[in-house]
Amino acid sequence: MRISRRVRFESTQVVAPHQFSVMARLEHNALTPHELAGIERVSPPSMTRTVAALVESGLVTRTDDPLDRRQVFISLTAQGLSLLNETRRRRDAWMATRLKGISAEEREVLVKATAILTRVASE
Amino acid sequence: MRISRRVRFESTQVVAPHQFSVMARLEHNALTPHELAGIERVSPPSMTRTVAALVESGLVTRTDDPLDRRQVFISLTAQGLSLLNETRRRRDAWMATRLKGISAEEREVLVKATAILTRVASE
DNA sequence: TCGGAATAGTTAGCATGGGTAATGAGTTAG
DNA sequence: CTAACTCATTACCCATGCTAACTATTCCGA
Repeated sequence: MRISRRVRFESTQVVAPHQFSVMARLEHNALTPHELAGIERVSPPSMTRTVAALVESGLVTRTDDPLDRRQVFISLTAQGLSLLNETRRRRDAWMATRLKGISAEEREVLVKATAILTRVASE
Repeated sequence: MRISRRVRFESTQVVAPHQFSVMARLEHNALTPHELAGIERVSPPSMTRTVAALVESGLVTRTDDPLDRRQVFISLTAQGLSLLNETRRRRDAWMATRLKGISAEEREVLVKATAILTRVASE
């Protein structure tokens, strides 16, 4: 909890934490709000709001699905993509500073832990 | 981010996530809002609000410091202590379910990773 | 000793990001 | 064709983060 709060509030100052996470999902393919809500494990109204904020900022765009007019595709704009990369750069720099003084073996432990938690989280 | 959100919003339904964290700090000794803000790495006004919510719920109490009248001691009430234990019980049960099907070696990796991140976070 | 600096806490105002309930529009299945 | 389901949204509430500005108290140095 403590570590997650620090990452959320200290490292990603370019765009809000959850907005960044959603943008990363959209990097390679457009997704519907419904799909995004499922992937991010939040309720549909929450995702509606997050998407609305991103549209407002010009970071993503909405496109109607011609085949199913209930849904919408959300995709990254060029500005969104560059902000995504900029944010990653800053976050990585922050994280690199944090991880200074960590040994290669310790780094390896963190990599393994990430894989385990990712698997557990997907269940 | 994804994992932290699940722990925050799925596992600790008895009391709000950060409130739980603050209550845990108060288990063995009373602390001032200033100390709590430092430990939890939030601003003093944020801690004021969190403490106010806990007081409102009857989970902690405020006691004036007779030696320095600027500050206040916050301590757990009996109700707060039992809620703390109840919340822990639920969170642990949730976590145990999540970690089903994890091997002893994998568990060991997670323990080591926790120690590393705790050390890094304290810097 | 007295006056300014520092410290503790709060209030006010703002933003993000979580939730449920209810609604409307569109699709699908019987 | 209608009823049930699905997707997205709106409306409203709560928890938590922030800065700026304020009050009360304590401390420190001329």
